[in-house]
Amino acid sequence: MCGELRLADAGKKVVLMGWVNRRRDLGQIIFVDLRDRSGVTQVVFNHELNTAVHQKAEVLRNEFVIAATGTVKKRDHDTVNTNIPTGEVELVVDELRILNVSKPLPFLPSDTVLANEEMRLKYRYIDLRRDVMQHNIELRHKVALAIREDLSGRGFYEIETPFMTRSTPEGARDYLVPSRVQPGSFYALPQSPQLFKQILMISGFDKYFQIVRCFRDEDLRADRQPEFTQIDLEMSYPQPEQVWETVEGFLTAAFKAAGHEIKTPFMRMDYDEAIRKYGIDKPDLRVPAFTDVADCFSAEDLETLAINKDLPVIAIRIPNVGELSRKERDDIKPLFVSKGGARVFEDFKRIEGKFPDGAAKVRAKAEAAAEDLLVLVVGSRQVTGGEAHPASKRKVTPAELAIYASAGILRVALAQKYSDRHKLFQKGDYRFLWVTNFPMFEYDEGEKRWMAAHHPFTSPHDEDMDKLESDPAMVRALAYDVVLNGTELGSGSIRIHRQDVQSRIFHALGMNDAEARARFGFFLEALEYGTPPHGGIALGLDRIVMILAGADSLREVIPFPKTAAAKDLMMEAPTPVTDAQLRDLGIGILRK
RNA sequence: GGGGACGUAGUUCAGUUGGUUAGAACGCUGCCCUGUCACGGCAGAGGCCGCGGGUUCGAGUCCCGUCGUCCCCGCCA
Repeated sequence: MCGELRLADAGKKVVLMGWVNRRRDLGQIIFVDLRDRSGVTQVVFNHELNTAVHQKAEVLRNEFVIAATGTVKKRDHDTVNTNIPTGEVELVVDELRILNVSKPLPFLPSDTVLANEEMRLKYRYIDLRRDVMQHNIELRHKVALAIREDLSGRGFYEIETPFMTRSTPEGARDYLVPSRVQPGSFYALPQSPQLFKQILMISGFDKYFQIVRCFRDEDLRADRQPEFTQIDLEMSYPQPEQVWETVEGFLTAAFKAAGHEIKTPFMRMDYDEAIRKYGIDKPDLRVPAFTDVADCFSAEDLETLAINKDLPVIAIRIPNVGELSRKERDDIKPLFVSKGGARVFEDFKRIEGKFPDGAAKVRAKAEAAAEDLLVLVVGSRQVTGGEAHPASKRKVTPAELAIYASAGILRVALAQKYSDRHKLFQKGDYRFLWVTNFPMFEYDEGEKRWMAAHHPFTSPHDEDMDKLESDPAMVRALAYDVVLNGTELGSGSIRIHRQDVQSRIFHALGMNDAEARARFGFFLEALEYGTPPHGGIALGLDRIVMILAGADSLREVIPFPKTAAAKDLMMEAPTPVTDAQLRDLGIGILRK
């Protein structure tokens, strides 16, 4: 192939097939860089050596597909190209076949400046010819293969589950597929194979995995596509630790396939601790945790600063930022998102001026060096109705959570803004983390009811089982997330395997027996026929590959992604369909 | 649903306070060139300034709307 020839191949007669990546026509001699997925080789058409072939080569243009037959030649010393692996040789052509021509292209795979994304997506087949995209897709293949091999080696079966399944409104919106045979009825594309994999445990398959497409009809982000790929797995009789070991195992294999060593076991952290130290359930461990410095100030100082003394006073420290200009300090404010009345003191120098004692204690407690940036996030004095909140008895109260969350968002924003100063974001620095012991329920202020924080099939902690009805706020879930550098890679749990417990959960979520049966009757029934304890997890393959590729959008590692409006610009999907198709399905379209 | 950025040759971009014929680079076409490798040189073609309204003597430039792409919030059990 085009990227494989080396000095040792000199003298061999070979055929290279590929695209004309670049052509350099010097008159009596024409050089063509011939490209395929393996790389490029320079091929030479020399008028002096072979007039007929040289003449034929004069018509070659960008992206023509050719077969060049000739002899591999060691390049003269002064003509070696050290920039490419094949640079010590070239192919002297004595037979040229033009396999296909190409119109002038909207952009070239060899272009040094990238076309904008709209262009790239419309002509995705050209974009994918670029070496970066070829590499990303190859990486994706290697990672998926390594995961398959690892899980298969651990005794997991890869089992396919249906794409045409049942809509279960709760959670993300479903993509619906109308049924022709049952007019008015719809299948739903799975948001995940959750119930199928649990049923596979009930069916005795013990260890299941699947690298599977999932579908969610929600708005997109750089790290969210409407169809995405999960590494989904489930096992019978596990402790959470066994699921974690399995994940650590296949991630080790996957990262090794991408050329990275990672250390296991991963760090573990309670949800509460993650919130207190990082203000978020997916902390980026590369940046220092923040510090509660409420005790550094006197009551009078807090009063003067109009800081709520009952709420945390968070010091965010970003190392090595150095002195900030007036404008740079002003630029911090817009990064701050206030929840629950949280306020920001972006100018620590002023606090040092007015409250030198307190500020010195803050510096000491936060272990901040002189060149580190310090920013305080505090509660405002009046707290509104905190005690009335159903979750107010939690270790981290809703009022505190608001301060932590505001500080958490600002910490990440500052870390990103000053990444070239603190240099904590080094390529290949992978900090994995298990976040555990999530609360079972989150309170939905809009609907005034408890919602499953993970999903309704997650098992509560054994010792919290008695609080399901009496005190749902305090029930912890046997749920866990695996986090890498601030990105949630995956989420899993030990599941409920007893029908009575599952019913109690549905009740806690405000669903009566009839509703629960109507939605999940088949599943509740299945639980009654000898269900083994089971649990599992699902990880986003796209996100893993994105991080390994050093990309900042999933679109860079998905061959045919969709735009923010969930469109495919190449195929131009979705489209309206014919009236005949709609009639067949018994569907009418409402016009605005 | 909300906020922000962008939209000018095939492509990536520049275009001053609203003022003559809208520029550059790459790509494309033709000619020249035997050691280039982001080859070089000369000549040339190529524009609904996203679209629709408005303000103005005059709009790529200002205003309103609309469409498209990206980022963020909401949303993503």
